[in-house]
Amino acid sequence: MLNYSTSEENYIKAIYHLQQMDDMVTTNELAAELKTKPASVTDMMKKLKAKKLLNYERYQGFRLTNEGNKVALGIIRRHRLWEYFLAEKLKFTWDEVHEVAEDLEHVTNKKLIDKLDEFLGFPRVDPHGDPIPDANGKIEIMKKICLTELPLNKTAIVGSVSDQSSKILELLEHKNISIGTRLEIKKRFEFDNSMEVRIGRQPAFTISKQLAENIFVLNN
Amino acid sequence: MLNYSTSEENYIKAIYHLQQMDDMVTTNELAAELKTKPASVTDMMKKLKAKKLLNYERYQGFRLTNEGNKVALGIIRRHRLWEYFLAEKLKFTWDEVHEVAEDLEHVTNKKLIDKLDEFLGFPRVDPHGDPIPDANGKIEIMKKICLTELPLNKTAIVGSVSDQSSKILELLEHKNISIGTRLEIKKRFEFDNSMEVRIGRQPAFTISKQLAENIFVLNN
DNA sequence: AAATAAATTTAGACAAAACTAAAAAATAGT
DNA sequence: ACTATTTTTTAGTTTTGTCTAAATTTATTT
Repeated sequence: MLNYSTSEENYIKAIYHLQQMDDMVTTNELAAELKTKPASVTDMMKKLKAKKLLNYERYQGFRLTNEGNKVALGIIRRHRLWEYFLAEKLKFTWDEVHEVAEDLEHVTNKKLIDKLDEFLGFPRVDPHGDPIPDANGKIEIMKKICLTELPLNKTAIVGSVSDQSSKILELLEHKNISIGTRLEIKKRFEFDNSMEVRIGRQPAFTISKQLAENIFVLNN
Repeated sequence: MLNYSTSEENYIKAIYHLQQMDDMVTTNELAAELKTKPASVTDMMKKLKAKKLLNYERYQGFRLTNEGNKVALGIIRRHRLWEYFLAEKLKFTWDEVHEVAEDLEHVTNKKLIDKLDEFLGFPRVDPHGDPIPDANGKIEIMKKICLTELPLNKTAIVGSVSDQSSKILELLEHKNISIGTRLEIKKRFEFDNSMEVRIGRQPAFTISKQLAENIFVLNN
């Protein structure tokens, strides 16, 4: 695996993200995303095409090649592992981690990242609930479903919370639920739609219908 | 505190290190240290002079200004904290940490570094026994003395081991002594010059004269 | 389908950081 | 004191990544 400059990596990552929405990425879109000028984008597209990371014919937009996607997943792996580290170990809040990880992600030392992964206990999702690619670049495609739709006895990872008020956060903290928590539903009660939830091997506890409706879990 | 490019930082750090030996640093010395050409050094010296980090008159060599020294200490703080992290948390060996820290040190985010420092428990020395500047850029000037010369009941930090053979390392590991370990001498026996050593509040244990002669501690 | 607008690319310039080759200053040797 | 040598600097290029302004292609509208 070759090495790419910080600038090249930022382009590759931005293209990867834009591809998730539209399948063809345009010059203007990318310029806006990277806060740069369309002319600069065209210059870089030529370079990335020459390095076979990109399929690109002029005026036609572009997509990453398989190789380009692999490189993107490597960058995203580094970014999300650092985000996890910052939140979990250094106690940054979830809204602060992205900016710092933007810099750390460009340190490309495979041993560093694999040892960091191990130190962190091979986390599956970052503090925003986005999945972390593994050492081989495999990423779990997970769809988010509401906790109310999770089948009984099927473990899932908390991916996001729709309401971001301090009231819900206080409750979640009390119940020891945060993004990345792996849990399962042990029982549902039809009377009030409350449910018994279990985290790992700890004793199960109850959460209300209202709370469950605001929790989304990742399903693979 | 302004921000400097990776290249500028590498020059500043190299000048700082060379200044410890000679007090005037020359163009050729610096070019050799950075594996670059003298002409490139001259170019950069002009730039750093313009930024008031350097005292420099042409053909006269150069020294960092007070401001330049402050910047250097910031870089060294980052470098050594990352080295400590890599060795202590990620289980890199002491000879692997330098290279990786060379990259990590250029991520200049004060909050990141201060939180890392806290997470690591405010270590005083890196895995090579070199002191780590604090958040204000203060560095403890410590001189290394042989463990045989450490006064009784005075704690000191292990800074280096003169013999690097696997035999001594095996013994040190068994006694739970490594670089950075804080210890004190509780008693010396004149008969064989062996001594009783204590680490923290653990029970004291004995080390031989031969071992003590190869251990150097930092004294402030 | 021609005219206009929008998006994209080209051409040329610039800044940072490096290099080579040549010139200038300092040091050393006789 | 005058060469010769070493060190340092200058001048001119190169590469990477950016930019502006102009040209070109594609898309839209009437």
